[in-house]
Amino acid sequence: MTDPALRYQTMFDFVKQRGGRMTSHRIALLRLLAVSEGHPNASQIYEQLREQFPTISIATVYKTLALLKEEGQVLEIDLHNDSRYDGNKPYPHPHLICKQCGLIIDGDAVASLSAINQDIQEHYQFQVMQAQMVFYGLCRACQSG
Amino acid sequence: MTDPALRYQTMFDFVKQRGGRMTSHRIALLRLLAVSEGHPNASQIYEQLREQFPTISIATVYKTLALLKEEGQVLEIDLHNDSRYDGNKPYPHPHLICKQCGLIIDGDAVASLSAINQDIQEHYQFQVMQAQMVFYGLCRACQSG
DNA sequence: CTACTTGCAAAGCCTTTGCAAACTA
DNA sequence: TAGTTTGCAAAGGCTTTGCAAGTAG
Repeated sequence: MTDPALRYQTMFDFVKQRGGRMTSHRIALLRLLAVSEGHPNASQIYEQLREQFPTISIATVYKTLALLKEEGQVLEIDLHNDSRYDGNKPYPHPHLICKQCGLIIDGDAVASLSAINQDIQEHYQFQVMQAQMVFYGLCRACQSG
Repeated sequence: MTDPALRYQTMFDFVKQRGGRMTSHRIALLRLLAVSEGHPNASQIYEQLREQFPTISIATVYKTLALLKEEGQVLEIDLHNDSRYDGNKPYPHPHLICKQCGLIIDGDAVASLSAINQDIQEHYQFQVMQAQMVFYGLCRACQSG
């Protein structure tokens, strides 16, 4: 996994380079994303920030997430009627979602990923730029039950 | 690709087996899905059916799609703020989406798919039940431009 | 005849937008 | 000070729901 301090600094730099300004709310949001190993949605981020900044608005959360997405510093995962955000690992990687307990596992140790990209290139002459892979099933713990 | 007549019959049977009734609107929707090689969203299906049935409501489209989804006879593809439906190939398969022209290619010829499932099983002891793989990039035609 | 399906309109969610006030650099 | 960001509230888009009327079997 990535070093939170480094991730924070990287995101910070991207915002500054683009002429963006650092407000206290933004700093907190960047920190939260850098540290989080989960996959929160906008509403969860909002609730968490609200503990420290009771006046923050969810529009601010969306606007900042959009900014980071544009810079490629946050990965958006499109689930059914629910967008999750990964600021810790902004590069494309599979996600394994347990249908029973809802756990989301980062599947970045899947080895055959590059094989897929190559398959697609060869079979379809399609040039892959981004990918979104979501696998639904049962996590290890839930298989026993 | 699948035989439209067979697909229609299969969907028909699933609806009947579950105690569902066949209305003229439903028949038309099933036919449309069985024949379509594209990946329409609910609104597009609605517009198409409306040519033949001007009084049909989009709620009916959603309700019928939900029914078919439950029976595993339609695959829903979650894009950002847009759900597409594949009634022709209801089994999980990758989709290649061109960022330039919007073309959606069925990537069911990708060979390394089973390798991924096995990787996931071995690395994470995660039992895959469904998958949703979307690759964004440039189709063959758009790479030239 | 009974149970399922329909259309309508309203409501629900999540997300985006417009704008004046507040704030960063 | 200039230009960006904020919060609010309203609007948007897609999807779901409740219910009385209509229809398949």
